[in-house]
Amino acid sequence: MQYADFCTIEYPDVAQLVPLFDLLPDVVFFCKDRVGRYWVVNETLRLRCGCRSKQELIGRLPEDLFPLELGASYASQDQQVIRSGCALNHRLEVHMYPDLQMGWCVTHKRPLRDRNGSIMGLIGISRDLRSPNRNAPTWRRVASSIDYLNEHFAEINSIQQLATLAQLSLSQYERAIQQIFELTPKQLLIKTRIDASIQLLAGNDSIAAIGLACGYADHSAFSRQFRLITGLTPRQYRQLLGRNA
DNA sequence: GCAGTGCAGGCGTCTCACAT
DNA sequence: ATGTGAGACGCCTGCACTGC
Repeated sequence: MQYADFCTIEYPDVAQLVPLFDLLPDVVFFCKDRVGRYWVVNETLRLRCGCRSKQELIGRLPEDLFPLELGASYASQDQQVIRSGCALNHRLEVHMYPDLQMGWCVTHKRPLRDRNGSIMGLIGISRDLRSPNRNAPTWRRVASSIDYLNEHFAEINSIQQLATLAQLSLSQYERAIQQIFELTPKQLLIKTRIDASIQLLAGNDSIAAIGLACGYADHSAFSRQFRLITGLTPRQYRQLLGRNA
């Protein structure tokens, strides 16, 4: 099949949405075919991949664009959506672009179907995490617990602990955190831990020691979490840093 | 020895509906 | 706006195993 043939699919004509997504600098928008090749991208993705035109991205696989194992990881996630036909929603991730610029985002991917219901690829968006909404009415009440979280992320055993600090019920606390960070409390804790581990991986500590320092029970728990969030194992990430130092 | 992965069980978290 | 409860889901843990 010629690639151009694939782009003539009548329904849904997602390409018409691109001009709208081009206006959102904090949103990456893309569609991929069954193989995982980009066939629609927005301006934000083009910029972050350092391409001069969108055409440079079209027809290419993640492996062609992103650093080594990272591209393979994105491709594997795509294939999971395409094969299972199940959407991937509200996935907290760290994205790394070809220049190794990193950013936290929340990703949603859905299988894309034609008129007959057959899966023809996937459609996805990744929205950058915004700064916490300090104007939210609940900010004052949770601020102290966030300070505590930032300093003691390795010692926190439950979200209830943070809710108690904020003098809120668990329900109130979960809603407040959602309102302020657009994340669940658990996602916020994971983000804090992974951020810290990313800093530590630039040093020479063992991966097991970093896992423990960031609040994980053992190296395997840390390794799994890290890979889930970043797409790389801690060692792969460290090697990537080393190659680009 | 270190690091990554697979698996199973248990438990915490999240979401939703509903009541107050 | 807040609290509560149920059910589903996903994460964590511990262990074993493998590869480097």
